[in-house]
Amino acid sequence: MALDRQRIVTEAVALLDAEGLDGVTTRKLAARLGVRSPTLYWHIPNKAALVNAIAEAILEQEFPEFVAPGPEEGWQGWLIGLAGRLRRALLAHPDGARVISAAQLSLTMAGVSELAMSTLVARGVPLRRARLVVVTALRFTVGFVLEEQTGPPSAEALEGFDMAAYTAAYPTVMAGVREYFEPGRTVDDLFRDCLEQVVWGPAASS
Amino acid sequence: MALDRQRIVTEAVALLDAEGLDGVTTRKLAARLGVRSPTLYWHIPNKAALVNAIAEAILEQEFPEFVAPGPEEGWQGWLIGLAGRLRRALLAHPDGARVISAAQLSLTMAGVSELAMSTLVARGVPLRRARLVVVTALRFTVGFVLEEQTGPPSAEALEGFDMAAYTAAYPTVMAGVREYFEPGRTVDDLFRDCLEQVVWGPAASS
DNA sequence: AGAGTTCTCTATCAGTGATAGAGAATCGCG
DNA sequence: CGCGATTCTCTATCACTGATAGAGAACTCT
Repeated sequence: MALDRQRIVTEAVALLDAEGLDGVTTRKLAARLGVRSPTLYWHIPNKAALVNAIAEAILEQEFPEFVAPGPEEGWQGWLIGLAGRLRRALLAHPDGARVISAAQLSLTMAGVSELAMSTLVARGVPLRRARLVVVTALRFTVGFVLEEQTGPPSAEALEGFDMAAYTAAYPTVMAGVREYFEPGRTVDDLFRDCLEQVVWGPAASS
Repeated sequence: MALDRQRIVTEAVALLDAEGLDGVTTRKLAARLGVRSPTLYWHIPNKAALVNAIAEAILEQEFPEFVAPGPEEGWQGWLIGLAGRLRRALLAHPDGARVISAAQLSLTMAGVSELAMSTLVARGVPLRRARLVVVTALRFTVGFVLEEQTGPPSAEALEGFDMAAYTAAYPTVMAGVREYFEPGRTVDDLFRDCLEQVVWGPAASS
């Protein structure tokens, strides 16, 4: 099969899935493609461009096209769903949020922002506020998944870490963490609740 | 001067300031300390631990101690100020947000969360909602600064990038961006407005 | 068939985090 | 003081990374 940019990016995403972002090296990627690593540089200027392309591929997978909300759907719920899809796109691959952060400037991301803002404006939200709520929702989502995806601290990082003292020093935080593991409560709920806070405001504490 | 962990971390922060996160290598750091790179490994287990320590140092610089709000200060404004201080801590060093993201588990960060949540609870906010609003505010802040700190796209990344077409395709986004550069409006204002959205809700659109 | 273009190769570079193990410096104690 | 033990720093080296130069295949078009 001919080697072109498309195939390189597809295989890079597969490599990302298999080994995480740190495992995406030009040599491993080339090996998967049955080629030597310098060959890649004919098709791609440098690794940063590759990461950009991976980011774009990840986003396009979840946002093949942009859909505005249905007629009777409120913009608030629709926007929460949009952020949820962004989160799903990032969670679909290891280090997804890191990849998106490392990429500087994504057309798909800009497209999502544009869709969200223009939709809100079309629903009568003032431009200024539309921008605030969209920026808040999207950047919060990236920040949220970024932390969500940095796995639990490695065993060696916990060397000499006193869990009991930690619980004593940060009781409120720990009480919150404990809620994560309550049956029937998931991180998904936490994410949605936070976003409701953003789009509905404190009134949402139903 | 004796080489100890403290001095290593201090110099690492200085190196971060001078060259950014990618410039923080064990060899450059050792050179600054008048020592050879393997020596560092006697004091520090690996580079991840070094980055963790840098993150902690950055945060402690802005949060030497935790102060609860004054008696007549509302918790909303106080929390916005707290997030603002977090943002200032991250902006105070190049790649500050990346450093904090790369660090997994920060005691200071946990301390900030604890202070914020317990303060809100003390002000009568239900625990569940206190957690939501604090998590939202803090993760949003990291996400915000992360994007804020990834500088403008490099010249080569813009190779073959059609700015006019971009403006045409994403008019609402661009209108928002343009607001950044209006005289008298700064990114600080955008940040604060977003956070007001989070803690006050839509009613804050004053 | 032959020239020109497109693509892939070998060889190599400078730089990275990390380890093994030799050796200096310092400390505690008789 | 002297000397063993500990604490710290060194040289040498490893496996690996992104990247480039430049030779050489392969393919296309006339």
